[in-house]
Amino acid sequence: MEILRQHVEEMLSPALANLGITNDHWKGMISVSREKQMGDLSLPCFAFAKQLSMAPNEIAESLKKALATNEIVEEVNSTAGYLNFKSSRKWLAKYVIGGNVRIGNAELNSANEAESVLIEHTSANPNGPFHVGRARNAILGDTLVRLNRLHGNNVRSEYYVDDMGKQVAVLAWALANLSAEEVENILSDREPVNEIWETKPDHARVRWYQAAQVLRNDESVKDDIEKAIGKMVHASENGDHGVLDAFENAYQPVLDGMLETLSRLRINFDEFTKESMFVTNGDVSNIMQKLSTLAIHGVADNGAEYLDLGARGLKGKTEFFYRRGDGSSLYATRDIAYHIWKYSQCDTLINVLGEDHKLQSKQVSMTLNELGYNSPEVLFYSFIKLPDGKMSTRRGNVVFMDDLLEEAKAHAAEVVKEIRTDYTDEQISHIAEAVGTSAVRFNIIKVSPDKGFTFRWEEALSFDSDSAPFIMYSHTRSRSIASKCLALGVAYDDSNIENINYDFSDIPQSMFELLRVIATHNDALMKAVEQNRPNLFANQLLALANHYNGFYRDCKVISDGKVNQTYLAVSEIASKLLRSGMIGLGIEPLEKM
RNA sequence: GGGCGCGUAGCACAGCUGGAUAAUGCGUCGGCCUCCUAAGCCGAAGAUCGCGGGUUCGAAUCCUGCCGCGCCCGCCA
Repeated sequence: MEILRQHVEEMLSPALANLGITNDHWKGMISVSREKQMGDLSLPCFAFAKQLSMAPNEIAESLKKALATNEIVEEVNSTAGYLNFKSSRKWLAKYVIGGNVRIGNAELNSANEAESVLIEHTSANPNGPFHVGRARNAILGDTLVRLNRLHGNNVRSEYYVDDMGKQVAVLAWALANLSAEEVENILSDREPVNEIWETKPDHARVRWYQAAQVLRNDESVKDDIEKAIGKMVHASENGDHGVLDAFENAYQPVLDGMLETLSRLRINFDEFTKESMFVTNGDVSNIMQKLSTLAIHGVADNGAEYLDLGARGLKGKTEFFYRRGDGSSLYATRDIAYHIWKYSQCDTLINVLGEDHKLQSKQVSMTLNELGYNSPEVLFYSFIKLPDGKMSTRRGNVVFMDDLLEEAKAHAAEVVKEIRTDYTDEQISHIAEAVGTSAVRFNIIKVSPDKGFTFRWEEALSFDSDSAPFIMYSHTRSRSIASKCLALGVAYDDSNIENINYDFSDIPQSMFELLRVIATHNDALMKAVEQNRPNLFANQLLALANHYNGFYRDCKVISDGKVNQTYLAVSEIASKLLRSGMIGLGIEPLEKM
């Protein structure tokens, strides 16, 4: 629709100048019409009233008289102080059918004019399986990766592996010091591991982690354990290779199990970067050295060092510590080193973080600014709660993503079995897997990230309406039509465009409503990518599916064994957009369902 | 106590760089399968946009005060 906007601006510019409006603030006021029957774009004329000493509806009316319609804008009307522009149906159809809407492909990076973007997401501590709350990060992050690719950016996705903190140390200590029997004794009051996951290492090893957390609260042993763990953490922070190797042996199988879960959700990473790298390669000490020369640098009584970010406008607690009294670095310090390294790889950085990291992220960002770097873009999300409270791996109060995916698949299989009695078990399983995983992803993507929500099984497993299966279903309809046309010997390709009859007198309005949604498709994608808000594009895809269904109702592509070329072209373009958009959201497009 | 965010029909959620009758889904009520997949479509009822003030020709949207909820306020990660 940007092209229509440009055209309308060109029409309006001289007419407004004649009235005495010479600046171009009005360009920002042109908006997509809310009253669809009035037009596509509208200019509210209220703001001109004072300057021109005229009533808004008079202004709109006189502008309307001054404007001539043309082959793009077929109608200009004025109502209630609004000047409305209605695009020509023929122009709209030619624009869309003529291939002016970029389809895109989320599976590929487009090389030309590509902005290079590095998206870091998930980066969960490798100490246990994903629960639904932690997975929100991965799903949002991966969707951002896909949407940026669809948009044409050159994207690299990264998982920052926390391979040296206390959490890994706890896991490593437990694996080295506790037997399986001891672990299960300590956890005897908790639910056992779901037997399906007994051999999946993230589920198996998290028991050691949880047992260690119990012992760390046990007065009789806690001091000794704390000492042992502290020693390991300290060694890791000093780059002790023996300890770092032991940590890796402890966490790598867990991480592999976690990644298996993500891969079922079609989430993959281009790179894994380990936190310890920045300690062992000297980056962290170089940065601490540089920070100590800054004007806002300060030293505490015990020798710990900080920046006073209050001097740069930070409110609340303003001291940001980057070095302990013993000279070692902190997590945030390493994160700064990581960011500087990321800037050496890409132009733009995007981080996906939980809302608990807001302050930390602000501090890192301000410190980067002090060192002459840009701030990364950050997508923050709120947590997913359970009806009875917060999810916590440590306390074992969680819904595991693995369990959710199993349930979702089982539920989808029930639905398919009921309505497609002729499908084989293999077909059903394939469809159910696609539907289940897509629905889980979509249910998380569609809500605005800054909104916290409560996880409820019945909602997570709901496939009606506002959901991935709704979109998948529309797409499947379009594939079914295409294959029927093929059976009749008619395939859609660009050459068909020549044969299309642009006399639209008998064509139902619903086709043009679909065309309008298609024409705004790339605008919606661009907005979602620029603002890092995947839910906006989720809405667009829902609207596209919805209008496709309206078109499907009114416009029969095949009638009396004959193919209508215009309808087929529209159906196929919608189909391609649905498909690429679904890939952009991580929804699996199916041929049949 | 301080900082940041959220509060929109019974439920869930969109709209938030100000503009026309606040969009959508679930749920409720009523209709549509001799016709390309009914996981669909059509229609009806349902909203003091948390509350109060302000700015404006115009506020769900901007400012401000209050209320409720979440997160943060380690020389933890």
